[in-house]
Amino acid sequence: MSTSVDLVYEQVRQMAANFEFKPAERINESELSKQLGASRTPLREAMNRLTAEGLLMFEPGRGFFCQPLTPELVVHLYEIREALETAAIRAAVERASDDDIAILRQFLTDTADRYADGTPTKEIVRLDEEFHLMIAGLSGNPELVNMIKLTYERIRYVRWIAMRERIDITHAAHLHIFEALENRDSQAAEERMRTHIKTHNAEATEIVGKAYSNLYVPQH
Amino acid sequence: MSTSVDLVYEQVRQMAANFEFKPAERINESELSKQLGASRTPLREAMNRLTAEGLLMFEPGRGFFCQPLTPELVVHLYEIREALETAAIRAAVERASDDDIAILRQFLTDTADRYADGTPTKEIVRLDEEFHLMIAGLSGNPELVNMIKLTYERIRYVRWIAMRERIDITHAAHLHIFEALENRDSQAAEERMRTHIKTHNAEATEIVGKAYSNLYVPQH
DNA sequence: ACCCCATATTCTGTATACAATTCCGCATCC
DNA sequence: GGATGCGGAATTGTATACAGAATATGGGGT
Repeated sequence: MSTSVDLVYEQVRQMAANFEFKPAERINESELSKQLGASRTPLREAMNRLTAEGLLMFEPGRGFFCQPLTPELVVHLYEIREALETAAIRAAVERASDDDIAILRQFLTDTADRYADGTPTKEIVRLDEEFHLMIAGLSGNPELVNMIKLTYERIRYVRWIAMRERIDITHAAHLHIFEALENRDSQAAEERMRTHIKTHNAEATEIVGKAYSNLYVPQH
Repeated sequence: MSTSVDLVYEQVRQMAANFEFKPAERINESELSKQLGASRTPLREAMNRLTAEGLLMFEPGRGFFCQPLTPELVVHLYEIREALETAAIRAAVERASDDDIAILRQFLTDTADRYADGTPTKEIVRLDEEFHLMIAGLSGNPELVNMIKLTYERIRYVRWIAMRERIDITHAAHLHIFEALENRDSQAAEERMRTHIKTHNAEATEIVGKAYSNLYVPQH
């Protein structure tokens, strides 16, 4: 039941996923531990986990740093998403039961309105992730689900930015993907998923690229 | 900086990857830390990292456990390998320079004999991993390379077992894959890689399933 | 024999202390 | 002016102590 490390872990994870640290910022352990109301020992344990998950960096003797999101990293993580999620949906087409598919359809109809009624973007991103993770779950491969989750953590912030301009068409894209799954059309499902992710990749990369060029405008 | 954590980390990683812990065994921190000549603090930091990487399990209040390799887990990890490595070789076909390809060919010719001259299996597995990671590297996606590496860590022991009966045909399979890459034939490269990994998946799973209890006898 | 509960023991979870290292400002030198 | 070296302060790395939870132990009741 003891949980100080888990609490700290969740808090720091949130902070990292929501980019409350400045990119490449060095994280002061004493300060952060005070802020979180724990000592350095559990904090360091949590940060070690997060480093292994790719949310932080670590340099021996210098400490922990925020892992900056560069345009290259975004491209790379979206490529990984594409690989993992196309594999997942292929497996899902093979392995999902009709009941599973019915549940997924229910989820889509239940949440359809949310994409148009001014629900906060943060919540939309959550629904979006949930849909993708439900499909991943139908692959029957929990390790795969876990890897996809970890990848999401690392790009959640940029997805949040990108989603603000995409909310309207996201649900349609999901429905399109779902229908291929429902028809047990493996090739279509994979291809639609790939296209979906590639589209978001392009947008997210553009956004991060813009943010970067804004940061580095030379001053005269 | 001497970094006891990194030393301990590497040692425990080796122990986990080589299955020197019994499956699902609870790991006694004090004992292991004495054995490794460090205190519990760096040991726990290392084990937290390894837990995030999937080599160990953690239960709050109960400590760290060896993550057992079940047949299901092997299937799942090979599916992930398949997804990641087919994506990697597709990217490699697009992005590798002619020089990169020449280096890869050199590697294959340099190491060809090793697969037939009684080189220890452990070394063959290393060469096998190196070939696959070179291709992954040509994808230009270091995050992808890293995920593939982590997946290898988790199945290295079973690959070692499986490889003992496969050494002769492995090099031929690699050459076959390489030639598709050399010809810039994306579809053939992907399909050959997929078949290669699927074959190993089937074998590895069979081995783990058959000899589940015998798998964990200490090796020499 | 078996189960249950109280107690003892072991082990984990966290705080803290201190050593080792890096960082930073400042003076010095070229 | 820029590079270099040298304290001193700040920060990380690791050991250790101790509280509390989990587990093992043992005895008494059924």
